[in-house]
Amino acid sequence: MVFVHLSESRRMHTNQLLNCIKRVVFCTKRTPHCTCLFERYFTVHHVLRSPKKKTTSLYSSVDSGRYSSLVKSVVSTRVSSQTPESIEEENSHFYGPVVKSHTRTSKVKVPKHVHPFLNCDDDDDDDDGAHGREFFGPPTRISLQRDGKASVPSVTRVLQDTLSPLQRFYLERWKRRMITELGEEGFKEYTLNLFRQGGLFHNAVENFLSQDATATETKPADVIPGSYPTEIEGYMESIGYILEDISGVRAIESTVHHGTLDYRGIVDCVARYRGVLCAIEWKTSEKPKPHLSNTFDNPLQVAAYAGALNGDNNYKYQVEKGLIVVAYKDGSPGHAHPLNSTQMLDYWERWLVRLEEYMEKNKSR
DNA sequence: GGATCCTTCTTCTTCTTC
Repeated sequence: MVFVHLSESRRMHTNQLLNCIKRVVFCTKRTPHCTCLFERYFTVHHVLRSPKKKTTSLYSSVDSGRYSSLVKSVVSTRVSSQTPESIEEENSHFYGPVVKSHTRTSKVKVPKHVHPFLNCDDDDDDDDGAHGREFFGPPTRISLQRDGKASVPSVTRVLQDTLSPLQRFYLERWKRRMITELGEEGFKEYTLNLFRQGGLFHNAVENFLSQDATATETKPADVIPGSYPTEIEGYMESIGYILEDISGVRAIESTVHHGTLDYRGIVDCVARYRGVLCAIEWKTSEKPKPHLSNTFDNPLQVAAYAGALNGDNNYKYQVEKGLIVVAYKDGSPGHAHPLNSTQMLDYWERWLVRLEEYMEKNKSR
């Protein structure tokens, strides 16, 4: 909750005051600091904006040089100031490094010694991750065993069930807006259509890579216009230039199961991207996703699959890197987001937190 | 035959004026 002293706030423009409040609300986890931060913003604003003060201001002792960057960001309406990064930066200016909240850390302990990526050296690009073993033969395709082991959590279920409250909020808001626009039935149809297109796209990529894998290891085939269902032609065109960099396909739509952590999933693809062995996820998207940060939990998904594959006896090689490929329906160039070993480890750790959280929530079931 | 499994997607601050 934010309290604003109205007699003081009257001199502020409404939108600037709101800006300050929004910044404070954004940092919900550090209430005392935020309150203090708000006071600082408030103070700084007054130092700057007090109209030709003739009287001694209560704030005259403020070191305005020290707060100049804050002043700029608060007063300027052109600065995109309300990003988590800028807030972090400004906070650390005042308070030093932020001690991260541990609220998402569950009490159920996943063994931390389980290290999924053995070679975390980024200079090993000449090694394909298979530790010297070259790969021959058709790609692995282990279909999901419907063995009735419903208790084994899947990657998507874990990620879905452990979305943060903020993620849930935005998703719910988006859903409400879509239903308002399309109606309940329209929204259902829209969602089904998205899933159908995603499924068709995956099948098309799968077929493409299967042919490619049997054809040659080194020379990729071309995406041939007109050879796919109309509704996914654009998606295929979109990733055509990325597929040219894919070679040495080792697994396609194959089930992975982590023997120790006991979770499973289906990895889209394991192949070399520009010579580096990666766990690959193909994604369709309506919105452009030019940055890795636009892909939400996709990197966790990739790290979870790679970690599972490395902990699965059915696969005799290790995967230490990842790739997320985003395709667009209008055929505009897709985006390839490679994940190096360091990023993979980082996302693996985040995945473990989510897995722990899931196990904690479901341990009584 | 029916039910279930794993996926397929969806979010990212948000306003007004030039």
